[in-house]
Amino acid sequence: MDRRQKKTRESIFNAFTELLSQKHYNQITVGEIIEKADIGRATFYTHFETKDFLLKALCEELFCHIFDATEESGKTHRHIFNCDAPSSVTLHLLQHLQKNDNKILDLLACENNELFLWYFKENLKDLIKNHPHLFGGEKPREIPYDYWINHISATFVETIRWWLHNGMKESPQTLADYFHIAVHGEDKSNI
Amino acid sequence: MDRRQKKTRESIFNAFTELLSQKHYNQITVGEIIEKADIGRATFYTHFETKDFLLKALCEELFCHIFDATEESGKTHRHIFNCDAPSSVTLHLLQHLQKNDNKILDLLACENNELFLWYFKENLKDLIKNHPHLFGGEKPREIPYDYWINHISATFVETIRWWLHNGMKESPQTLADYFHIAVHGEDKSNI
DNA sequence: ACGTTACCGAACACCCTGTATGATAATAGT
DNA sequence: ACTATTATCATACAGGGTGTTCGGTAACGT
Repeated sequence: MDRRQKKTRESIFNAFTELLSQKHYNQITVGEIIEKADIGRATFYTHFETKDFLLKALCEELFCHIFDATEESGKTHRHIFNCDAPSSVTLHLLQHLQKNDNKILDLLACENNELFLWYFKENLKDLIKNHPHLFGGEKPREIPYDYWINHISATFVETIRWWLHNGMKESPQTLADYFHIAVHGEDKSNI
Repeated sequence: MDRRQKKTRESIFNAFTELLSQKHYNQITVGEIIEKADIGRATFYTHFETKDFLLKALCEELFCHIFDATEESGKTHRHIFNCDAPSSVTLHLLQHLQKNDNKILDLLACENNELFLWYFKENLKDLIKNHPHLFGGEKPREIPYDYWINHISATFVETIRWWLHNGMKESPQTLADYFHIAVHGEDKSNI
């Protein structure tokens, strides 16, 4: 790929991400993006059809890349975010979120977090489906599989949302504990 | 209040609700609203500062009104949605959703459901805080109160979301069971 | 019946979008 | 090193949405 293309694409993403941390998606104009990215108007539109496509591309580049990495490697959960600490997947994810790897935290915490949390949840669902044991829980007999998957991933996303909203005071370990208690009930210290 | 005001306000809400069921919020223009509502442009702006304020007003008029009703009456949970069937609050809510009382279902099922589900969740939180016994659960010792409240209301909203997404095949009773199992664990038939 | 108030419709300035143009400069291939 | 290709730029443009202003008209409450 042409060096120029990479550079402009990068600068568009950077400008967009920075603007997202400042104001709501709806209030960001293409004019602002190209000004901050310091590129020509026509150039923007050769890269992205509309602002919506830019958002979609950003989400895909971030989340898909991250979660795909977990599938590629053999020792699956040990390689999320290219890390190999020996602990649970949920703890892993939370630890890397706290470190703000890939600047994901910036997006999850911004005013538009609904969009990113949605993407996060969708990727999470796939991860759970492919590796149910990683989340250490067993589905109750009486409820459907889809409902259970949705419940687990939603609970995890809500845990993150609660964490962000409360200033991220708690440690990743504490959060992971909360999550497990919420999903699997009290006193499951054997997880 | 002036009859005319009520009428135009009503027709704006109706036009807006109808449009929301057809297309995404972002793609709805003020021009479309005033055309469908059959009112003058200036009139719209005397009622609502912007489209966003219209959305906010719609949400408040719907959800706040509904949930407030549960607080006003003495026999609290028996009067949600002005109904008095003798069963749990969650079952109640689901039953009335299925009946599409107050056309809430139209909004929860539309493309913009994030917004409405958010409002729904916020009102749900207050309801749970004020009447924790209505949801029949007890907070595990190790997790914070706020986290627990958020978890319950989020799980309920996710249950509704899952229901909508799957065509609402299940009965309200079944849904209520799923919800209770998800929140309180398996085999809690005593609820 | 009277003063008030809401509505109308038309026009307006402003901003944003998405596209088109020709010129310029960086790139990739030979 | 030369050339064809390709990405970028600045500018301009049409189309459409926003929010406001205005004087005139009709409905309202008392």
